[in-house]
Amino acid sequence: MPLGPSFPELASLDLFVSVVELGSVSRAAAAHGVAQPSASSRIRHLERQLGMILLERSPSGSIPTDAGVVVAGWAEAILRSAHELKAGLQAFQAEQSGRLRIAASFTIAEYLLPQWLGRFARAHPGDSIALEVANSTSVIERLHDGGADLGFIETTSPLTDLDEHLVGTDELIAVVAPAHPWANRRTVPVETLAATPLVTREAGSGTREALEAALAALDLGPPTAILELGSTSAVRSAVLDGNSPTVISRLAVAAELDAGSLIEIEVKDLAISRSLRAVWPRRNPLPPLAVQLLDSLTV
Amino acid sequence: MPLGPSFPELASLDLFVSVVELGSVSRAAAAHGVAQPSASSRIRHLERQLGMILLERSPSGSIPTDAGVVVAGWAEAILRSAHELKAGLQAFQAEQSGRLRIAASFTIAEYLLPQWLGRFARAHPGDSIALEVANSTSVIERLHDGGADLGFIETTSPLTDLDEHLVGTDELIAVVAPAHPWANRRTVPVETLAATPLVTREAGSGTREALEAALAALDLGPPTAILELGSTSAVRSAVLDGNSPTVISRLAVAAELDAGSLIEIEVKDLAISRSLRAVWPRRNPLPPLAVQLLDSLTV
DNA sequence: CTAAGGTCATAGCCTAAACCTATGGCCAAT
DNA sequence: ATTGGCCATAGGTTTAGGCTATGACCTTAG
Repeated sequence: MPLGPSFPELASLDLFVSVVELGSVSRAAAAHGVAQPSASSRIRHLERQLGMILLERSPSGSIPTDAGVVVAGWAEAILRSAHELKAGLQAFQAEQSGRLRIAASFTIAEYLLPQWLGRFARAHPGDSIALEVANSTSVIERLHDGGADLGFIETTSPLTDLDEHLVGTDELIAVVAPAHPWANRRTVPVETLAATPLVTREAGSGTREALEAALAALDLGPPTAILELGSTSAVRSAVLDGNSPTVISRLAVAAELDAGSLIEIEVKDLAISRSLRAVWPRRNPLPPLAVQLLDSLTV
Repeated sequence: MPLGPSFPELASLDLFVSVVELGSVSRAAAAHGVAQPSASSRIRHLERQLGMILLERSPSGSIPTDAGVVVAGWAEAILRSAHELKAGLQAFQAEQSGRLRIAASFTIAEYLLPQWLGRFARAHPGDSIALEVANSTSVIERLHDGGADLGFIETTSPLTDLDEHLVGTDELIAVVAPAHPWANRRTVPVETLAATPLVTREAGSGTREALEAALAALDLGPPTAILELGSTSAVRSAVLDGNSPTVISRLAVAAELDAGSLIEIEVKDLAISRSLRAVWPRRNPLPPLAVQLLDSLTV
């Protein structure tokens, strides 16, 4: 769902939070590299947009009103995520030059790494990290050919020549929209799932292959696809307002399950789970930065 | 720290995520109420800004590239927070007309309610919630005079005529920047804290009074203030790059503690903790929406 | 008691970015 | 082969935001 036309811009919220932190519009303007009247006008515009006074201005500076305190707190949550995206982008673009080169699989890069990188960027402002996203086998390749110092993969197969460290788990689960008939039952037999048309990723994708393999192990054929979509997001939103179930990574729908906009359906006898591991070459010494990153993940 | 001049706009990220979810630029443009060429140009601009191709365009639609999948995942985290802010704002502006009227104290409204409201807004798209922010005694007043259905307060005193439900805890803790001498010790005697100049809120604020009361109970005088600031955010950022400790709500610095940009200092014999409670009038029946909200908090 | 230095607001100008409509090229499905 | 979806380009208009210069105000220092 779109955010709406008159939602404040990120830059305005950022500026406002700076005003609250620094105690004056002028200082915030300087910190953002704009002239004071521009900052003043932006804040005014923000106040009109929200329909509330955010600052109490005085000749000795500006402090937030009650509403301003609350809004600033809410805005900080957005900015935190934005800084995580920024850290992720910088790592993504740095490709080569970083002091710590990470290779990660899709799921981990998409749903877990931003927080880790965001934390890390704050704790180590000087050090740059390079991130490469690939599938699990490519990640292992990059470790062996020296193209990466540290890898993150989801896999069930044993690893040779690599040290590893468990950093989380993921599993494929069945989900439906709250309006779907299954939402009340909360559980279905695996035969029912296999016989029901599903929203799926395109043939050949990792999650679809994992599902088909798990069904084949139970002597069941592959599910029929009522809708075949090219990205996990597309699948998720099709299920959100559609009337078909899907089988999808729990990490990809964690927020929706939490919000109640998707319902998890337990499928009897079907459990597809994967460990998320940090891996690195056993021979090479782990760079100090990598050690610190791993330490911060175990807490 | 400012986000930087060339950070993508929220609207662009929102649009891009919609493209990924809907599978085509045209549909996303329609969903956002703009013309297709505008959307196309916005996406292009976003790609140039990030220096990477996000979409694979085809005459049958657009699907994200590998980089696009990852960036979309990161952007969704920002949008989630943005929707929380939006839900909070709407509740804040609705003042009167809501079907569920909540009165909450500052700390809870600032750090906990946005997530609750965000969840709730998705699960109950039709129902509007009104939020009022005030101190604990005013919240109780609002419940008694019928101006609010449900209250959230932090308090240690027993409550008469109110039913209650524990929803969390908060405590005042001492924190310093990582460069501060205390950061290595991790613990100081309470006498040392009382004798050290602190960054504090202005006299009369809740957290400062709580600290002074706790010190007085140990026969210690009030701490001297090296810097007196008008908002929790200002205190936090002063401590972040300053060299003085402060005593502050744990909720207000949870993110910084997690990121390692602030260090918690254990103060011997000093424990100032408060329960966060949902409260409502015992006589009046709790509105159904309030029951559902409380249910979602206990999970 | 006055002068200096900080605060924020206003005015006027200017540039740059974003929007829209109209059009064209492309591919798939009918 | 035609239709109807997709996306890209072109050109013109508007709006929003920026800057400099200035003024009004209060606090603090001398």
